[in-house]
Amino acid sequence: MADKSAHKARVRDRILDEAAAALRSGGTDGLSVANLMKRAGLTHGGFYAHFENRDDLVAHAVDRMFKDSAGMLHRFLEEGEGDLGALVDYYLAETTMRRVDRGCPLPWLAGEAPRMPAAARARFQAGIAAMEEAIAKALIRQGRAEGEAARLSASVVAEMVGAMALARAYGDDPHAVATLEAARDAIRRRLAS
Amino acid sequence: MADKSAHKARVRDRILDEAAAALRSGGTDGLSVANLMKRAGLTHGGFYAHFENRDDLVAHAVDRMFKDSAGMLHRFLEEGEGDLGALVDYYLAETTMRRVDRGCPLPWLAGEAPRMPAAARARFQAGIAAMEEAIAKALIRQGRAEGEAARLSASVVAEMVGAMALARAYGDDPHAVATLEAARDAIRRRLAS
DNA sequence: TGTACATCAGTGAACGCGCGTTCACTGATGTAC
DNA sequence: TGTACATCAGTGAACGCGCGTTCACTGATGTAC
Repeated sequence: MADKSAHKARVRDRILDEAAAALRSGGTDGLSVANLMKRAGLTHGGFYAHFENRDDLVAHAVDRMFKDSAGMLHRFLEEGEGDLGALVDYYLAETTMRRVDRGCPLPWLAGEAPRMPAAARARFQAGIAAMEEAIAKALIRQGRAEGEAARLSASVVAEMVGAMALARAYGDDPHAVATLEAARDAIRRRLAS
Repeated sequence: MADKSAHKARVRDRILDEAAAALRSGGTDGLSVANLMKRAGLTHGGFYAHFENRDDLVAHAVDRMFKDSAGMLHRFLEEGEGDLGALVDYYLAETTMRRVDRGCPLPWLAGEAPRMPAAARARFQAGIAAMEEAIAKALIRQGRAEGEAARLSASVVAEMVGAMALARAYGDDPHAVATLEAARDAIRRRLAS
């Protein structure tokens, strides 16, 4: 029994990993149950042993994406000295831009959030709030007042998300790299002030 | 003949208007030929008298969206004194956030750009570049150096797009309004420095 | 320990549906004489 | 000016396809005695 349910949890995990990757590169509409299950090495009928329906899957996949990115935040902000500048550099790095199937879901999916199924949308909102709070906390630890930290964090997250979304929209154009650079500079300056 | 082709142009225009609105609120995948034609008061078969195929429509609808938003930019930056602060306030206003079927396409669609059909994507990139250039020009007119103006413009556009996308993702949550406010403040400060 | 039974993850065929696209057609309009 | 013809925007039925979901089934695994 223990073996069986552990196996099931592992398979569900694999499905969610594939779903999170597919969601990033294809958007909410670019993910089909049949395709997803094939990628996970299964047939489509088995899907309903793991999820209620497609909307349920999308909601849990959004959750998974934010959990991945919370790990990244934690690594920069909680461990060691808590280097906000390094986080910004990493978030807006050229290599991050080119990585399609990992990383923060916000630049890929923020624009789609308003039309996500309700459950997924709620998790998405919670994910944004968590990211803004993590950065605000780091700012408070640096000595900023609470209200100021919240405002600065919201502004920084907005610029990071917008810059990455625009850079990816540019693709291979040199504008892409220039956009990332401009945002890194502007944010670093704000954090230093 | 003249009457006939003028009529055709008017109908095509109506289809494009509906397409642009549908694209904003439903994304690239949320637009179906049959639905669109019904909204324009026609049957779906007639679509192919106006466009080669669906991809062709999407490309022209993206163009239309940016033309609408270029008009808005022009109103703030070229007419009268050229008030950048007023543009930012308007772009990031609460009423703009709630308007679903008009305004700048970037917060809705920037995240989807990498998976748009090639023609649409090219027009999208041109639209971003045009917006950044318009703002950079206004900054140069205010006495900024060319390189600085380009970087500041890219940073400002990134934050505006990111803040609006996140605010819309929040929906009715008070975080939405707070995000817009934080971005307006941060941008205004940068423009004043 | 060995056997009979219950459970349930996963299979694969089938469903109804909306999609993009095609096509034979209709009928209003513009042109030629 | 009046008539015969050509054009072409728009109609609506039909197509093949991939989608989400259902369901009868299989067969490996865990449990009871």
